[in-house]
Amino acid sequence: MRERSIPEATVGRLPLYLRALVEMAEAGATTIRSETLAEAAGVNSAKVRKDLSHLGSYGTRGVGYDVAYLIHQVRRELGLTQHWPIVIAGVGNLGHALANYRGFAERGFRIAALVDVDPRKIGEVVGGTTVRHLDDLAAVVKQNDVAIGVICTPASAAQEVAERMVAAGIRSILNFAPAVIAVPEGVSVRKVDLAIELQILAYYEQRKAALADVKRRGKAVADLAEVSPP
Amino acid sequence: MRERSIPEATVGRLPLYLRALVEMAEAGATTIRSETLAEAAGVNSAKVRKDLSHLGSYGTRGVGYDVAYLIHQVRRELGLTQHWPIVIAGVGNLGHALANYRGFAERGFRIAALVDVDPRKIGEVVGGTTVRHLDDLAAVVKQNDVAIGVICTPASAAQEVAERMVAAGIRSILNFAPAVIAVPEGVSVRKVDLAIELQILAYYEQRKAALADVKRRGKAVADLAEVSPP
DNA sequence: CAGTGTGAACCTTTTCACAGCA
DNA sequence: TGCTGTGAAAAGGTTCACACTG
Repeated sequence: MRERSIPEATVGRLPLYLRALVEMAEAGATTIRSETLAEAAGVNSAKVRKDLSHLGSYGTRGVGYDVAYLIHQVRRELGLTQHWPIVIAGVGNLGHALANYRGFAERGFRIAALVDVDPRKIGEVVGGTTVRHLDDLAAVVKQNDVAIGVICTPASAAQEVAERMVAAGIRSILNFAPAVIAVPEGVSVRKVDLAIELQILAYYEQRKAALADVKRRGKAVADLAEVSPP
Repeated sequence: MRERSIPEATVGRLPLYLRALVEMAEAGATTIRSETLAEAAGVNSAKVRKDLSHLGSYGTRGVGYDVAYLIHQVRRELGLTQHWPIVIAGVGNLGHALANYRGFAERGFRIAALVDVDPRKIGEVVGGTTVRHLDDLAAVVKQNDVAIGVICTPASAAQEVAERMVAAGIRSILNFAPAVIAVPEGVSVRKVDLAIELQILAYYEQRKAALADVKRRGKAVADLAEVSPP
């Protein structure tokens, strides 16, 4: 293949493959089959092969993929050969957790700054970074060439923070606040909502309970089947 | 419609609609058009109508949807008319953040227990709940009829904790550990990986940078277009 | 001959566009 | 008239199955 613009679904899985590949490499593997990689990433092998074929033909028929080379290719495709300075806005519980999360640094994301508006938090050192005032955002972004912002504020502040980030030159935002934020064309937003994930689980859980109920009573089960999310 | 088993994609958006609807209700709205709800949820109106049609015909042509009634229907469909006791395993930074997150309680999720293996953490009170030993998991699950477990441990412990949860009778797991966990048939798992979200953003950010680069040099741009994630 | 790479079939999701109802 | 509800079309994603190759 080797085309511009990889399918969105594939992009979403590349980091998964990358993590699995790095683990394999650390375990000493030099070569890997699509089947093995699939298992480690929690998908099926056809998907792995199709996904990887979008990056190019990096496998060897009858053998598999060279682990180190594939890691390099996936990193390059994802843009992880460079380092990404990020800014976290909102140093509450979640902001704290993210600031201390070692997984970011391991993957090339450096926390350039933490910002908040609470005067009690400013000056505090969290995860090795001193908390600054939100007003310093523009300066920090310019100085460190920050392209990615993370919003960990309450929902009520999310839109304003997003606007400030965009004004400061940030073009990619990861939003943990339980709110929809509006941004101009050209700015990417991804959101993670912890409560939403639980609600989705609750739906399937409830259906499982209903199914068990029906089974117990010996009613027709056909139309309640397939209750688990794939 | 009103069929058993709503499409997965729709289930994923219902909590989004619910949040928007609750906000609308709090703001005093009694009726809402698909267009308005769509905007508040960050999707388009056709999607809203199709999604809601899976629950039944709860709208009024020419008018819209009754906010209070629709909230009730969405809640019922998601299984949020009942309360869900949950258990959080791993009281590190993220576990702390989740234990203190008010959004859970607001949506009917009650933290029945926090468990960890670190003796220094056991007995500590976090977000109003005392941390207990992982060994107490089965007892806690039985006693509180817990159906949902949340894993906030390091990746290395995730699989073991998942197995213990399943053994204790938990059938739905929300996994924050950066690891793929294997569970038996019938157990649902959803995962949230903070670092993966950033990597996906990095991909699109990198592509935007590449596009800007090409533009600056006046090269053909066509095959690099459509760089933003939808 | 084991395992990749990929057309083709299949399934899911999104979008369109408009009939039909309050 | 204004908006829902929904078939039909289009797009996107997954799975199958096998030709091909190191």
